Amino acid sequence: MRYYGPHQVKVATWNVNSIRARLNHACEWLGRHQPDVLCMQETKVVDDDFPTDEFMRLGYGVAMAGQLAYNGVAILSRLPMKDIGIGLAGQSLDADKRVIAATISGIRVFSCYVPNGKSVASPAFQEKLAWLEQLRQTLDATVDPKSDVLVCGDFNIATDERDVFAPELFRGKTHFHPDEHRALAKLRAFGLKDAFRELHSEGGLYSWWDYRAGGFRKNEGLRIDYVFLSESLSARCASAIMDREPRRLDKPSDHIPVLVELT
DNA sequence: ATGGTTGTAACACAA
Repeated sequence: MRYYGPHQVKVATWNVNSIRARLNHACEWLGRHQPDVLCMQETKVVDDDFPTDEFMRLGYGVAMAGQLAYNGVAILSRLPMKDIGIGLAGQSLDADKRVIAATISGIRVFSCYVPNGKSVASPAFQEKLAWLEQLRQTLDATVDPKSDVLVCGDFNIATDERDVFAPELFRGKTHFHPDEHRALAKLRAFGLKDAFRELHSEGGLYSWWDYRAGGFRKNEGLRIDYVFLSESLSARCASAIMDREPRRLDKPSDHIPVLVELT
């Protein structure tokens, strides 16, 4: 005999730029889209002050790894989470809180906040490249590329010209530099597909717009937030959207959610 | 406009 259980899963990622400042936006968005899982980045809060109760009232379990003022990642899930882990392979406990992982419905889910990199000449740029290399090593050490793996978050890298409002302006700079493209390609060579790109080939669709200079109004943005899927999951991906609605609200995050449906 | 805005936290820094 055979048994096939229900395993449709909706997974989203959103850099909320402070979960306390964005609590209402996040709760409204969860109610509207009913994702099973929401990965968040830049929660900007220590674990004791995370608004855990508000999400639990909505039926979500909460796994978080935060720090004072900066960074911070979390996974909300209304399906059970197990084997929660934080940080990258070989990282010390006091490293920036930029990655948290959990296994949900047999899927190993990583919520990632890749370092911004500041400017190409800055040491932070090399640290960004090294961080991506360590993320690849973490995947190699902890998961099988033939299994169900979902790596999502704010990668602070636009993949190609379609993902940058002014490629000629950004080329060679942070977020659109060949070294970043090589680092991201090495990560993806683990066996990860860009869920949104698999289903949408047009340019000009962005996940982030600068708060300054009317970036959103002019659609001067970047696509830097991704859901990457291993082969087995990519085959199950029925939809992938980037929801611009939350960016229109009062006091929005500068990023919008990316949402995938796995059937 | 080597500017512009936002969040946190402390009177700057990161994005």
